[in-house]
Amino acid sequence: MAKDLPPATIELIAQRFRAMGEPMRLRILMALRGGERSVTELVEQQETSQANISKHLQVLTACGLLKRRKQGLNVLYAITDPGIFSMCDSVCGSIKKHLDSQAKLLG
Amino acid sequence: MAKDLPPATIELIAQRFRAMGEPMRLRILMALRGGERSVTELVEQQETSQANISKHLQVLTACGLLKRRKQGLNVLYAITDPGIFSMCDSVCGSIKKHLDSQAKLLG
DNA sequence: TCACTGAATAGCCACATAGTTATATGGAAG
DNA sequence: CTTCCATATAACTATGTGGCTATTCAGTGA
Repeated sequence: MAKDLPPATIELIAQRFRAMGEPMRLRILMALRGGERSVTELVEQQETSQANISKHLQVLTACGLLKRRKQGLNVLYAITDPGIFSMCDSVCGSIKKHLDSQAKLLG
Repeated sequence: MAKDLPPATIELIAQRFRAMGEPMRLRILMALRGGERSVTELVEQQETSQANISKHLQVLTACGLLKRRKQGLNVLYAITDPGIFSMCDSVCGSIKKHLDSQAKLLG
């Protein structure tokens, strides 16, 4: 990544990270790892209101993380780029290292 | 990444993404790509208040993205894991693809 | 001890947003 | 047309947080 990106680009990148910085949205993304799901399926899975899921899906779709497809009465959502999961893995590994080093400090 | 992570883990991952989901913090991270910097240096570079930089540095340090080192009166901050930049690159590429596909839709 | 400097914190305000309930939209089926 | 179902939106509340100014804290040197 360049050292000096234009503010608008920075904002776009930040927006992407922010979209992934919410537990419910992370759970939705992980649920979609197994393939596309309808809104109703996600609502049942996540045990929250349908309105809430819809809003989160809109955020994820707006920033390009999800794609939408209508099928009859249902709307199916799916991951656009499975590469995000390797990012999650990367974060997981980094967190683990961080926690380990903290544990070491405690003895 | 596993399909079903415990809530506390999800929260940790989300926290990490949230930390990176703020333009000023992204700029700080990019500034530190060239090596450790003092708070004052960062303040001059980012053109914001010292208090503001300090708060952002605390967020980044708390979640393990930065490490702190005192040197005389100064405090030097540095990236703990350069791997975050490949994540940024990954996001950049994904955003580019997203914008390209949107541009296509517009003709 | 006292003054000085760099960094952290406190207190405040403005704004964004996750969640709720209630309502609207929009196809599908009768 | 009317009804019903899946999804989206509206309106609102509560909470979180980025920014500011002012102050405090922690070393350094005279």
